[in-house]
Order: sequence, then structure tokens, then C-alpha cells
Amino acid sequence: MTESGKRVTSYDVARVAGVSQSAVSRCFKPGASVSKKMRDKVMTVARELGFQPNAIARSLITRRSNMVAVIINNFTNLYYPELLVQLSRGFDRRGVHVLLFTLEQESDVDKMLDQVWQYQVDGVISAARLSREQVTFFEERGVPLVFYNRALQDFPVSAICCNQEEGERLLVNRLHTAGHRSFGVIGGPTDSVVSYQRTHGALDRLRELGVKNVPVVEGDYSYDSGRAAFRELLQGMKKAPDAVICANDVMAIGCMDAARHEFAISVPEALSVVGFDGTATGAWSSYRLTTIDQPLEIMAEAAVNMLLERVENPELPPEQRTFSGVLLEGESARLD
Amino acid sequence: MTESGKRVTSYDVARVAGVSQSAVSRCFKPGASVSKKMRDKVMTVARELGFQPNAIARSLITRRSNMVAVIINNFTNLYYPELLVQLSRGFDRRGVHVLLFTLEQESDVDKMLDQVWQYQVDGVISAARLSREQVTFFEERGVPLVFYNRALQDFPVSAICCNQEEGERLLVNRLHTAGHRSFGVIGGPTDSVVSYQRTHGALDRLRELGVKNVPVVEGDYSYDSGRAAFRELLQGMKKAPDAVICANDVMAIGCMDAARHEFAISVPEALSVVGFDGTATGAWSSYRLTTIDQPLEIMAEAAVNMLLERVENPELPPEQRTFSGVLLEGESARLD
DNA sequence: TTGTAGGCGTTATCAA
DNA sequence: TTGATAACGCCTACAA
Repeated sequence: MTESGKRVTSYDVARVAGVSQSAVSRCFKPGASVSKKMRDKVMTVARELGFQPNAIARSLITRRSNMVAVIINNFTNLYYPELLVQLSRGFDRRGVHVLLFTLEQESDVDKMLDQVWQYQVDGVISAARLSREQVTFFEERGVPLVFYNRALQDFPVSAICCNQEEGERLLVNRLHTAGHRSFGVIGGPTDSVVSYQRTHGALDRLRELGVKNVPVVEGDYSYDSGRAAFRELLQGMKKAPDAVICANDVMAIGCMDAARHEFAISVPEALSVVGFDGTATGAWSSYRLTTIDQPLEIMAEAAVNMLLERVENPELPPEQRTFSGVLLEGESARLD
Repeated sequence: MTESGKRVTSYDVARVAGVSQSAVSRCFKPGASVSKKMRDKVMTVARELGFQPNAIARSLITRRSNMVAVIINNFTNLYYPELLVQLSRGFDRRGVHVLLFTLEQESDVDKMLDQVWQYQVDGVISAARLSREQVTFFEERGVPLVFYNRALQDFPVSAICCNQEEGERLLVNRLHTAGHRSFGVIGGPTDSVVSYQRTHGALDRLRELGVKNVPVVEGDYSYDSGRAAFRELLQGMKKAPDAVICANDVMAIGCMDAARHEFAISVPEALSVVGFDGTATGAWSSYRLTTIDQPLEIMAEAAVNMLLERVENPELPPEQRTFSGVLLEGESARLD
């Protein structure tokens, strides 16, 4: 039995099995040239002693940590927990481990990146915004980086994205066809690129359709901000709009709740609300959101693959894969 | 500038700065004895070259990875994303990194634990069930383990728990005082200890109060299972109960939605529903759940501390800290 | 197929 | 305060 506290090394196994340390090492390397006899002997002893190769030591020599960092900053947006699970499982299946970095504030990014470098992760998936300068550090250090639903203007980076503009246009078209003529928009934080794309996707299409004077109110992707934004929206308008377009599902839910319970406006009869993401909560029958469903599993899988490809082959050029969202016709909007 | 691909080591810094490698090492160790002149010289060069100490190499010699594993299996229960964020931030603040392990199936546990050993984490927080045998491995290897809301019967382990029984008794008392007399219970999976404690906490108190024949239906903590369980509950009863007690918030939400939208039963007028957890979604105004609020931040903080204390001092005996939940009187139950 | 020996990038020990 | 030198536990030529 293992003496508690002291860890079993390949030397211990080698000694007990009466072989060399490198023999032990080889037995744990898939596809190494070892005789069956040797393998059996070593594995038996290893099991007895409870030996597990030390991944830290292995990383040091192979220069591969088999760890990737996942950076996420906005957990109040329920889309991100769902994403994290998908990413985590995708990596797990490939024997890669996830170091999680959750940001409290954007300003913490640099400190966090220092940690990322130190831990020698093989790659990074970021669902948080990084500056051009920060991205440059990744290149300098040769650490592959894949953005999730963000990108940098005029700067090539790898990214998995949902086509935000297109999705919003689908929504606007559908609402317009159904006869909605006055609109309000609840966006995310002004520094959010996703919010910019969604908001302007909607506004552009509205303008094309001849809809003018669309008020835009800023939220922060959270439920409470959706509620507050709806209040603000109403204050700024003579009468409630036909439809409110929200930059994500959670704010749409907040908006619906505010309309229904604070202002006794019935949704969808008197007001239509649409979101974006296709989160599980949006499908709950109190909401049944009309929204754009991002193909989460597919996008997460693509992100995992895109990153690991670049870990294998660092020379691969930056690539963007953009997926179309699917219009989910729920019951939060009047559609006929 | 750094040559891309090649990483900068302390030797590189030492060479350029014209000092020994160990001097460089010392400059990065807080509280080491280094002259100001030396430190300035080294740090300047380090910054120029973009040197960051390799945490992997450091871990190898110090036998401290500064990483902890967090194990979570049930992400459809929205309590867990919230917990993960709190844990992650707590560890981050202390300079400890989180390796995330999400389980798809209970059967994956052993494979996952192998990975945990290999990565030499300093400790583990588990919000998933582990067998007695698995827990024993932690002891043998001297890896501190702290359970979150689970424990093992007749086997000492460290754990942070919410007092499930007490919480349920608070709920039952409150409902009974308000005049409810017939009940239904929606539990979690039968192998879930938390579910057992919550369910039996409620049932015990009901029995004490003279309430008999309380039907119990099994769910899996998810929204859909809450809905399905409510259906099943109704089928098995002559008439709807006064109140349904659900083992967590998400199932309570599913139960409410099913009652309201499938059966046109108004909640709370005709039916009371209570949950457990105090998740953010439960507070949404479509639900305003009456529930037990687990003091999440406090419990997460306690878990972080309890684990790191044991990392510092492995001799500390197992300890359980149990926190009382707070009755949140929402509007999903008639309370007068 | 197996063993020997060197090195991965740190920290720790001990002289100087 | 500084600099050699030996670990840490593993992988990998290379030699046997």
C-alpha cells in the first residue's frame, strides 16, 4: 500500500518490478515498443502501488501541458454556463483539460493572461474581449487562440461566430412581415462587439424597411438590466412599441417580465419581444421566446476542433467559421 | 523581441542580465533576499524579453501545482453554474487555479479521478457523489477533498453543506401554518443524497404534523423532469394537492409551468409550489419562488477556505460546516 | 526489446 | 547577497 503523503513515481514501480525506469515510462506511452511480458509485469506493479504518471513532469519535457484555458467573463448571461459545459465535455473527450478563468472585471485581463502564460496551456478559448495588444502576445508566444463570438476589426484572429447580423435580420423580417411597425431595441454594453453587431444588424434592417426613430437602450445582458431597460424604453416613448428586440435571451426575459408584471402589458398580444441565443431558459413555457438559436453544440465542437488543430499545427493561419442561427418561432411575439 | 515559438526561460534572462540563473529565480520569489540593484536589473530584462516563470517547472520541484480540481456533474441544475462562478472567483483571488471537471455520467468518475491524480492538483472540491472507495484514494494520496452539499454516511469527510432537513422543515411548517393539508413531493434522483435529505426532511415533518399519504415522484433536477413529475403526480391523485414540494428550484419552476400552462391551475391561488436553492432564476417575476435560499457566496467562500486550509496543513481532521438556509417567501405559495 | 544518460525549467541547498 | 549544483519525475535519443 501507498504510504500516505509520499507519491509513487515511475522509479518506485521500476524498482519493485525489477526493470528500468524508462521501461515503465514506455509502458504508459501508447504505441511504444514493449514486450507483452514487460507490459504485464509493469502494469501489475503500477496498479499495486497506485502509480499514475505525473502529468506535470511529462508536460515539462514534452512541452505539452494538455491543458487549455477557457476565459469567460459574463456568467449572468445564462448562455455561458451552457457553452462552458459543451466546451468542457468536448475537451474532456479528447483528453484535454480545462483551466477555467472567470473575469470579474475587464481590467483583470492582463493579470489573468500572466497566469495563462505561466501555466503553459496549449491553447486558449476566449469568450471575453481581448485587445489587439493582448492578442499579439499570443502570437509572440505561439499560443493558439480561438475567440468565441468575438473578433477584432482589421486584425486576423481565429474565431467561431454566430452570424449576429443575419440572425437579427431574420428576426426583424419576421416581425415586419407580421405587421409590426414601431420598435425598441435593448442592447448589451456599448463595448460589446456582439451587442454592436446584433443591435446594428437589427437597426440596419429596420432602416432598410423604412422604420425610423428606433430608440436604443443599453443593458448588460442580465435579467435585471433587461427589466430596467424596458422601463427606460417606455419612459422615452409616447406609447409602447409594437416590438422590442433584445440583444440576448436573458434580457428579453427580463423585458417580458417587466412588461407583464410591472406594466400589465400582455405579451405577445400587445407587445412582442424577441431575444437571441436560444438558451434553455428561454424555452420555458412562461416565456417561449421567439429568438435566434445559436447552434451551441456545433459551435462549441467547432471551437474545440479549431483550437486543437492549431495546437497540433501552429502554422495554420487564422480562420473564422460563422454559423447561422435558426429562427425559433416561440410565443413571445405576435407573428401573424 | 521574443522569437515566436521559443519560450523565454530564466536562463535567457540571466544571460542577458549577466547574472546567475538562480538570481533570476529569486527575483520572482516574494520575500527572497535580493539587492535592489539586482532586482531592478533582472526585472527590466525580464520585462524586455517577456519572461514569465514556468509554473509547470515550479510545480515539479515545489510539489505544489497551485491548481485545484472542481468536479461538477449536474449543470442542468442552474445552481451549479452559480456555484462554479463563486468558487472560481474565490480561488482566483487567492492565486489558485481551477481545473474543471464536468461529468456526463456517474460512471465516468473513475476515469476522471485518474486525470485528477495525474495533474497533481493540490486539492479537490466535489459537488458530485464519490464512493467511499474513491474517497479513500484521496486519503492515501494525501490530496485534500472537500465535498459541497454531499457527505458520506459513517465516513468522515470534509464538507460544506446547507442544512437540507431544516430547510425543508421551515418550508413545511410555513405551508402547514398557512393551512395547506394535502401535499405532493417531487424529489431528485434516488441516488442523490441531497434529494434524500430534502425529501425526507419534508416527509418527516409532514408526518409529525399528521399529514399522511404523501405521494413522492422522482425527477432529475431538470426543468423538464419537474414538468413531467407534476403530470405524474396529478395522475396518481384523485385531486390536485394543496402544495407541491420540489427538491430544487428548477424542478419547482417546471412544476409551476406545467400547472399553469398544461393544467390551467393557478399558482399560488389553487396550488402552492416551493423549491430549494434560491437560484437567480427562481426570483424572476414570473415565478418568485418560495424557497430556501442557500447562502451561496458564504458557502462557496467557506469551501474555498476549508480546502486551502487543508492544502496548507494536511493534518487537519475532516470537518463539516453546515449552513442554515433562509426561507424566502415568494409568491409561488399561498402563505396566509 | 531494453537500459543508460541527458535534459525539460524551476526551486532549494550550501558555499563563497 | 550571490552563484554553483543537485533535485523534481518524466520522456527520448542512443547504445546494447
